[in-house]
Parts: sequence; C-alpha cells; structure tokens
Amino acid sequence: MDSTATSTIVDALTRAIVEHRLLPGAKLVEQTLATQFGVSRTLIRQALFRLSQNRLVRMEPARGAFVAAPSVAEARQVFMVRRMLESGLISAFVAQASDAHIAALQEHVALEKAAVRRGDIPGRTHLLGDFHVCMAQLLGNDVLALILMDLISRCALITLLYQSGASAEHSHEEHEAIVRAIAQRDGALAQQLLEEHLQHIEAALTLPTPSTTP
Amino acid sequence: MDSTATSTIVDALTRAIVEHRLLPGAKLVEQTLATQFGVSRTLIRQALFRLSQNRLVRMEPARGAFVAAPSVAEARQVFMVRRMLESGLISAFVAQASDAHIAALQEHVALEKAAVRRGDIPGRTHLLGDFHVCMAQLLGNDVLALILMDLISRCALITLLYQSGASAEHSHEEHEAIVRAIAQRDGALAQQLLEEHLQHIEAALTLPTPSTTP
DNA sequence: TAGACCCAAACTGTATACAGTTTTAACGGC
DNA sequence: GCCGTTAAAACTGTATACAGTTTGGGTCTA
Repeated sequence: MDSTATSTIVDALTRAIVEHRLLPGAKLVEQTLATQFGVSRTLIRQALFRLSQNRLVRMEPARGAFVAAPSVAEARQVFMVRRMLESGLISAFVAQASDAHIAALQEHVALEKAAVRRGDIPGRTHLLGDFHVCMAQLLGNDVLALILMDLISRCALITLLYQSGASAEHSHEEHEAIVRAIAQRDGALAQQLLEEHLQHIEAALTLPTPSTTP
Repeated sequence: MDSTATSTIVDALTRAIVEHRLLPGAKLVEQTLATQFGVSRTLIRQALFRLSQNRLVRMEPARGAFVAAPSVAEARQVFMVRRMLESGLISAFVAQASDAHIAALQEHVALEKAAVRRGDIPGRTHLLGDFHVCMAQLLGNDVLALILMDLISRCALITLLYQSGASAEHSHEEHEAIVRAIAQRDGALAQQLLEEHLQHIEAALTLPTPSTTP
C-alpha cells in the first residue's frame, strides 16, 4: 500500500471535511461515496477506516460513518498536545534552522497573506494550518509533521464547531509576528508568541454552541 | 467500527510485534493470518492497514505487509517527539496530579519491579512502555495517551533493532527515581530525570547494527 | 388522533470470487 | 556447472455476493 486509490479518496474526504464542505455529524453512506468516486465499497471502507483513525470521522457499529464532532474536552486535549509539541518545535527550529529555512517560512506566510486578502477561505484554512506543519517538515522531522498534520486537521473541525469565525486575519498576523521573531533568532520571544497564539485560538472555544450537535 | 473483530486482530499482532515474537522484516501473508485467526482475508487486511498507519508494519504495493524496521533517522525523530511530549506531560502531571494519581503511578512502578524481578520479558516490555502512557491517562488526556502509545510501540521496534538489551532494569530504576521526584512535587527534578531517561534510551542506538536488515 | 407493532427497504459487516502482479522453480542454452 | 528464460503457483488488489442489523413508514388498535 497504500495503493494511492485509497489515498486519493482519503485526501478528497479530508479536504472536504477540513474545508467545511462536509459538516460534523453528516452521515457518510458507503454506497453513495462508492458511486461518486467510481469504485466499489471496498475502497470506500478502507478510506473511512483511515479517517476514523485520524478522528476525522467516527464509526458506530452497524450504523455507519459520520463526520466527527469533537467534544470541548477533546478539543482542549488536542490543544494541550499542540502546545507541548509546537513549543518544543519552535525552539528547535530557531536553534537549527538555516537562513534558507527561514526564507521558506516567510514565503509560506506570504502565501497566507495572499489567501487571506483574496478571501480564499478553503485556501487560507489550509495554509494557516500548514504553517505549523511547515516548520516540522523544514526541520526534517517527518514523524512530528505527520502527527501535527493530524492534530491540525482535527482543529479545523474544532474551530468550525466552537469558534466565532473572522479570526483568520488575526491568526495570520500572529504567524507574521512569530516568523519575525524566528528571523531575529529570538527563540524565547518566538516561543512566547506561539504559545499566546495557541491560547488565543483555544480561548475562543469556551462556549459549547448547541447548534450542530444532533 | 471498529467491530472488535478487527481490533482483536490488531491487538494480537501489536503484542506479537512489540513483544518481539514477530521480528522486523518478517512477511505477513494475509491468507496465512486469515486461517490462523479463523476469519477471512477481509478482516486481516483491515488490521494490517491499521497497523501500517501506526507504522508498526510497512506495506509495499503488490508485495504485501512486513513488520516495520525503522531507520535510525526515524528513531531519532520518534525520540525527539517523545521528549517534546513527555517533558510537557510530566510538568503538567506534577502540577495537577492528586495524591491518588501519584499512588496509581507508584503502583504501576511496583508492577514493573515485579515483572523485572521474575524475568517476564514480554510483561516488563509492556509495563515499561505503559509507564509513560499511564501519566497521560491519569491526567485525563486521551489524545495524548493514544499518541504516546503509538510512539512507544514504535520504540519497542527501535530498541529491538538498535539496542544492546539488558537495559530494562536501568529503565525501571529511572522510572522509580522519576516517581519519587513526582511524589515530592519537584517538577523541575522530575522533568530533568525524564529527559535524562529518554536520552539514555536514545543514546544506546548510535550504532546501526547490520544484523536484521535484509 | 396517538401509539405500538410489524414489515420492507436500506445499510453495514463479512466472506468469496476474479483479475493482475509477483515470486518461484523448472528447463534449456552457453 | 551457471545463468537467462519461461511457465506455473502464490499472493495482493478490487469487486461482488450474502447475511445480519438498523431505519423508516404504514397499518392496526385503543
């Protein structure tokens, strides 16, 4: 594996979920997806199993697969893990990154700015999350990058459920500040800004809106 | 999902790999496993897919599933992530844990001692790894616990490949020291001991032994 | 009219069948 | 005796079939 057929389906469904085209709680009927993708239920099931390991979908025995709706408790746990990983990551990055790595990160933030400016919501959602993965990849730590990718995908669901939108520009500005601190090789400041950044995101999810929970 | 039939197979194979009854590089033939477990290939494939997401098995297209043999580079990445997670975990644990939580951890270390004393190699391998997961569970952070569980399973493969055994007693003693520091609510000492503990484990894998790599 | 029961349609869970690839081993040439 | 070729056996990848469960509606009764 993984025979890329399954991976294609996983990627398509992941994008659909992360970009909020499939909403939490939505049922994912296997036969429907199978005909949509032009494959048999076998491959759809494989994809759904993978997504359920990422916690992007939840599978109930004999009832089927649903887009996950993380609880507030789970959301707090995800953010706690992100803080642990990313505060370690950013100090390692400041310590080890070359000028080229920093330039790549600045390039990424420029892409963010463009997406935010042109109102490209799916694009900016993706880029704002990928910022954090980017550092791990530039450091060459694929293990960390994959774990962060999963956590950030889950955060896309979390922000959809609990966050009162319009914080995209804010996140982007904080990314810019973090990169400036990195470029000045100020590890302590970068770490502090990042932790504040994550706390800002998490602070917005205090209110469990009873809207999309069936 | 997950219909427990698959989970049973996943757990059995995970134990077999982590306890070194299935060695890195070993081929996992689907039909053979299917007859052994008394199910069809369908469920075996589901289990193998899940294990390949945990990086305990590696799947090659059209060639099949093999017990994973992590590279030294991957091993270092795993340990880096573990350091990030566990240093944050232990300081949170010291800050938040109740006396009952600490007692539970002491209980766990006592189980370790018993397993080490009676030479129960599978048992001690499992318990020594679970020590780290235990703290996350006691803290109530299931997200963290699951991630750590995966990482520690991979470490079982890594130590088998690169470590010159007989460090089990050493690991156990370090666990005891860590728990003592926690019981005294000395967060800084506990964190320092834990980081030294992880560095001791990682330090043993400098030499890529060319034995089990086919 | 409201509620309980029952049946049919839909869906999931598992097994099996079939196609395509890889592996293995036998055979013939050098 | 050794290596390249080839054919058969074995194995993986995908689709389909079948059994068991859930779901929704319709009817009958109070």
